[in-house]
Amino acid sequence: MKISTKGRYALRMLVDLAEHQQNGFISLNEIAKRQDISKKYLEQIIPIFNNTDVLRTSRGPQGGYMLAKSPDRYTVGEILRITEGSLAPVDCAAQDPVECARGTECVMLPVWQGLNKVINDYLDSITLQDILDREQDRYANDYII
Amino acid sequence: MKISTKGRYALRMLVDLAEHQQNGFISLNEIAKRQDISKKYLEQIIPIFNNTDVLRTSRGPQGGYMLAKSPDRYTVGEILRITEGSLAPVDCAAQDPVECARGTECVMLPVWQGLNKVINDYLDSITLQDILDREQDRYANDYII
DNA sequence: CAATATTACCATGGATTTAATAGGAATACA
DNA sequence: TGTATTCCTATTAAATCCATGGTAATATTG
Repeated sequence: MKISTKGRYALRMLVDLAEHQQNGFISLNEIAKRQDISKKYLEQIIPIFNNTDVLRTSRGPQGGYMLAKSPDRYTVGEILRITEGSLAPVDCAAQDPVECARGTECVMLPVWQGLNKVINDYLDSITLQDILDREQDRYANDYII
Repeated sequence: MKISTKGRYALRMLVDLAEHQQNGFISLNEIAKRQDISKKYLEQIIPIFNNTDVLRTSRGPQGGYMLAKSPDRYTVGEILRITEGSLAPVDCAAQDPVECARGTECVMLPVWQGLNKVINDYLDSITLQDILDREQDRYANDYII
């Protein structure tokens, strides 16, 4: 019942891009160093976002990545559903359910459907902007103290 | 972000035992057939419950397993935490957190802690008895129609 | 305009975990 | 003593995570 490194690294990468929005294209090298994540592994995570209107890309010197939309238009749930494939805790409770032999008779199915709902509802309630704001709040509090 | 087969099979096994409480010890053969789960794999799942006051065991002919408590005294969350090790979606949000280099500075930590809470709260709100009751309700409705 | 350096992109492989399958030893009842 | 059962220990097959090495595109510089 773990979020994979793919999803966690992808989120940290997108938050990093959001924090440095004003700097234009950001290279993977920069992100990998700042976040202490293998650059080579990040390279494998990025293609997952192809054709999803998440990232903009530029190759060559001064190239890199930037967010395609403003941070308040990404939810954590949306990002994780892309990287993880689905957030459903079991395949039979997914949006596009994989039915098992027991079908709708399964005593556990309602439990899993309920779990799927609380997970997705929670993660869809948080945007990248919320994460930036919370960070900013903490920083402000530290400053006051 | 999946519940492993260990947890899913364990739950179905315990629900099966709850459904047949009145029959005394139930053999793995019976459960495996009824639930269409590999008996050999179930044998490996059971020892996870050693020293947890979940099951009672009897070897030899007429042996098998039975619940150690009444079904309303097991929550789904409790069972899954035993089989899965922890339900925390990331290790840093677990009860006994594995700290990472970023420690409490991590911008994602509050998100994961919140997710951990909604998952555990939901799963702790459901007991084995609830699952039996819901099954009974559905059966009753079918009968009326 | 050509060379070069910088960047994204692509394919493969190894280590570790998960999900089973398999064989047999220990135990207890009849 | 025989047999039904739990218990224990490999072995295998697939997926996941991450590292390595090489290729292609492009902005800058001379």
